[in-house]
Amino acid sequence: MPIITLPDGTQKIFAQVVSVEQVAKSMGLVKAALAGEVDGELVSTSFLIKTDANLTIITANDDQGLKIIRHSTAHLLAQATQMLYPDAQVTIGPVIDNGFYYDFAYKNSFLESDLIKIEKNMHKLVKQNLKIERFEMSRDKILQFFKDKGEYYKVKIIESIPVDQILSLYKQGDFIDLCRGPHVPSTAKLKNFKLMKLAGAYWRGDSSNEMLQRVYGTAWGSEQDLKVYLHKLEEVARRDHRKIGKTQDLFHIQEETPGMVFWHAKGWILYQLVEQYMRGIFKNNGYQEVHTPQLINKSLWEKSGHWDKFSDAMFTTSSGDRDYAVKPMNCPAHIQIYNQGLKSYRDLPLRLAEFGSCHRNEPSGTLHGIMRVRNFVQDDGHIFCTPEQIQDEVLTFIDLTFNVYKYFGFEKINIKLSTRPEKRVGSDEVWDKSEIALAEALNAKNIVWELQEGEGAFYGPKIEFILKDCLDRQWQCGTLQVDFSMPKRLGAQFVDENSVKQTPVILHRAILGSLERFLGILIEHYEGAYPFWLSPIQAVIINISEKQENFIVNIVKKLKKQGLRVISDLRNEKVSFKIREHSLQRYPYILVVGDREMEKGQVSVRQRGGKDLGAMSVRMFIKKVNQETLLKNQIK
RNA sequence: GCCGAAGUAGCAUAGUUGGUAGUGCAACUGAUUUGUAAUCAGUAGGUCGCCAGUUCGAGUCCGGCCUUCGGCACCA
Repeated sequence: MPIITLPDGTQKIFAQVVSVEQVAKSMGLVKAALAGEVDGELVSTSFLIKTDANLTIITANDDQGLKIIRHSTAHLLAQATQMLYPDAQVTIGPVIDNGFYYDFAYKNSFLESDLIKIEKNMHKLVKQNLKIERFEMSRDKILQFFKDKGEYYKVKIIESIPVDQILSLYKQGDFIDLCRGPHVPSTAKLKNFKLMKLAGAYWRGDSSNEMLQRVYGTAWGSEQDLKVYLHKLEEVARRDHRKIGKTQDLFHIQEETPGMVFWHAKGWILYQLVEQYMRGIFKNNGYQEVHTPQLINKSLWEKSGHWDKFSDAMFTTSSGDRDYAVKPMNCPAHIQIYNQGLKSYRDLPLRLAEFGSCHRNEPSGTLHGIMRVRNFVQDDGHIFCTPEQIQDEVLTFIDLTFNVYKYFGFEKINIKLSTRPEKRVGSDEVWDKSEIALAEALNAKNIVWELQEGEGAFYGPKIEFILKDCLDRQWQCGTLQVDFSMPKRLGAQFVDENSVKQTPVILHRAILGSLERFLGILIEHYEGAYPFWLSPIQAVIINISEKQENFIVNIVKKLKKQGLRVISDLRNEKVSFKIREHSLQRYPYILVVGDREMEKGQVSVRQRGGKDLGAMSVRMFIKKVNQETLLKNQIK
């Protein structure tokens, strides 16, 4: 006589063993039920409840329900694919953000046209309303079953599962797959999906393994949700910084310079505004800006340990019998500055900063617009300090970083703490100390953070600041890394209170990270419609007819004198034509001048988005935009 | 680097089974002097990513390379 307790506390008493499906039926939920959660464990609707239990019926409205839909859709994809291509072996098909994928081992390459066929077949299977049934077999039998079918990847997967774990299988039609489940009760529950793209992916995520073929798909609980998602993808495409970079004439990259940016005049204004702002941040926060050479003899990189680990990714050149590397980072150079002259404990913390241009020969497949490039500039800084000063420096840096992000319009920030990787330098004791220092600083700030075990740099743990843009896409920008080893390797020292030479700790830190990437993020975040203070062009003044030309030339002079970035458009075109063109460029203001305005010494102000602010004197306009800028600066 | 796709005028694109490259916007010239998201007419602009090959003939077919795009792996 199982008594079933539902989430709202109501209880249902059944005379005998009952399935989740039957309980759902008794609640009128049988159509919506995708799975159940019995005493905290997810199960299929066919699961039999034998004793008293807490039960939640999982539907498409739950997060878990959505995940189950996606997981089951991955199975449906595998089934549909194997029907069409019996030689394709199935491997894994997990749920990911917004959807799922399935990896196949198949001798031929799938084509876009295959994707269409597979998707059609999936819809056919949905119509057939195939029951999805769970069953168990002994490990040996399952192994034999997959061996007989020639599913060698499944065999490998089974062999890697601990022996004490019960293995379950799921069957839909003729298709049987090894799976923990749970799954939806029938293929008819899967309707709102779309196969998205084909890609290669290494077996078990290891580049030394063979490459499988991955099919990505998206799946949702309702047709509406699917539509919303596809619409969001379109929005992402509209925001693409590569596209906006072209239409707004900001930058370009060409065949002769893969991964290296040609900044055009307007883009360079944007870039400079960001750099100058960060220069001010350095100045006001105890950093000294320095500048170091591009080419540094290979021997220094050997000493620092970078040559060993990253020589493949370094650009090199030689002259006479000297071998140089183009610097891939600034820190060894900053240590050289530190090492000039004997340092006292009184000099610490010493903070050096540089907008250093670095080159890294990133693998060709990684390049992406200006987001991932081979030549980049970081708002890079190195803090030389004592172990006791770490905590304070970290706390200050965290505050500073959040303020800077806020200034640029980012409020949602994820924090990750990456700890010691397998390949590393330094003793465990030192790693313990630095990991704890970072964790304690984060906790002291009441910051919610995520642990990334084994993801730290080879010389120390790091905090990563990940920005969430207006579409909730994530971008790693800021970083703070504790380094106990490089100072030692490169001979950095200071004299302590007892006249004993000690090795300082270095904190590697960046707020924006690569300026190139940050600019890309800004462009996409604002969709090219930058806030007033950041707009390469803040206003364009247009005339109605030739008569106002001189008047406008004078206004432009006046506004430029005030430090505003304005242009005029005196072409012999209709007003509506010019308005359209400049609206598409997303300038903050369009100022229209005709006879009416000229008579009164005014400009008609049209705000971005089409709002008409009416006519006002030039002085009024200046006052208005200055107020906007002032407001912005108060946030700093 | 690996898997797959793509590269045609400044930009966006068409180009069926191989037969000497179209269209729209932009540019230029002229007319028009215009009141808040496209005025009209005309002109010019292309070694179809690069290099080889098959062919009487290649944007189209074969091979190599470069770059870009989507993933994977990588990211000091």
